[in-house]
Amino acid sequence: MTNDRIIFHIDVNSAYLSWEAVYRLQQGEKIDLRKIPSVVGGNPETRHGIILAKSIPAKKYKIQTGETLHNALQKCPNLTIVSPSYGLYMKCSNAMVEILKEYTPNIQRFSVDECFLDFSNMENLHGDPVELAHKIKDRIHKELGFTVNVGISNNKLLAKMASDLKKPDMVHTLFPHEIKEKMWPLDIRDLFMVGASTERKLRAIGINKIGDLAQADYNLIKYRLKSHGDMIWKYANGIEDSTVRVANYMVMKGLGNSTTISFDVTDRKTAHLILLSLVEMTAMRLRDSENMCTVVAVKIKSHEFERRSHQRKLYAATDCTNEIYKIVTSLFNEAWDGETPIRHLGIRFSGLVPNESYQTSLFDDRNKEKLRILDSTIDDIRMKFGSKLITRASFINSGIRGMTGGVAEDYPLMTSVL
DNA sequence: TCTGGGGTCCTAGGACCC
DNA sequence: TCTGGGGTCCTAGGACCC
Repeated sequence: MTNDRIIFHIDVNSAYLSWEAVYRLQQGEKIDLRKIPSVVGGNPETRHGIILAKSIPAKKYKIQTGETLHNALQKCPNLTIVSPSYGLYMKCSNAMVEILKEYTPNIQRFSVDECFLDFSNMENLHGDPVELAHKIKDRIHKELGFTVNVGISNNKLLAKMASDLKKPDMVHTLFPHEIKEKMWPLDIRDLFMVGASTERKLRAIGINKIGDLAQADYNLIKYRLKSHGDMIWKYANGIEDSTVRVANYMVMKGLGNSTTISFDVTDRKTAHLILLSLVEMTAMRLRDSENMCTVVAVKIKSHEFERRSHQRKLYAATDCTNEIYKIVTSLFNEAWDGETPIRHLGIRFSGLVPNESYQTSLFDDRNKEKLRILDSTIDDIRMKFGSKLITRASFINSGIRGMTGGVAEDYPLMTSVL
């Protein structure tokens, strides 16, 4: 049964960069960013100076996603840099999905620029999968102006590995009988879920190619790398059987926001203000998701990139901004020594429970009910008119935004779990 | 004039219970 | 007084993805 599945993985080529390029051409710009060394990147002055996406010509200079702009400029001094515009990317992503929906409702959005499609048992409707893939790919290019890669196989892992083979604007198959020829010669780092740390461990035992891992002793890999070893060994052999999850079958486990501050924070008052602005945003998102949380966590990254986290399980679930803020500040005060300069602050809520199950306990004071009404009233106004309309007095003239963070709406982020 | 932000999952170790 | 062992829950930290 599983061998009969037909899974597509669609991956937008240099997504952010392609989308910027198309948009700018539409605006009458003459230069196509895709054809020159260019990147989408943040602003180094606010300490957000990393590469988010690169053009293929930029790749020729060995510029890599995630590296600093400073670094990239040394490799290529005439590099063109553009700022990200996430709203645009969401629109482009949605437009692509609208086209895909015409072919099948079985779509899993894996990220802004990646989708899995299940075409199992649809040969009568669509004919040959490779021809279908070309049709979809060419239609996206023609109607939306950007190119995609399509990977075809009978599970999600192989389809994803296939779409990654040669770029851009290509269709690849990677069926089980092709693994040996197409996937095993690739570097170990190219395997999904093999990151820097796993790469190090594998190379240390002489495993450098995906084929080396596939043919290594399963028990040895499992012993050394535990459950992760079990998974990647199976991946290297093309073994994977997760389903294409349509819509929101995957329940959200937690949500958070964090920010790298443009200066080092050295006083408690400023830190608390930044935490408040994070709580304002994250608590609103929590309520919007119709959840309450039972665990609150605070993360601190120092000027030297040392990380520290502190979390607390609550006696009762909450979604109240003020209540959460009190917990967050107390966690922060316990975790921070009062001296180490702070570069980055983050908060995270987990242990989510649906808020419909919420019942006022006997110990709850009436104030709490009032605060809930206040929170929801403010949420309504902010959603309608924007977050700047209502700002706490403490932020005025502080130089700190009243709300920090947020998340692109309308699509689930489900990265790293197939 | 370095090094983002949104997620999920796993593991180790300690506390506590029987 | 010479000290087991199974289980659960919690926290901190790390690894991975896009």
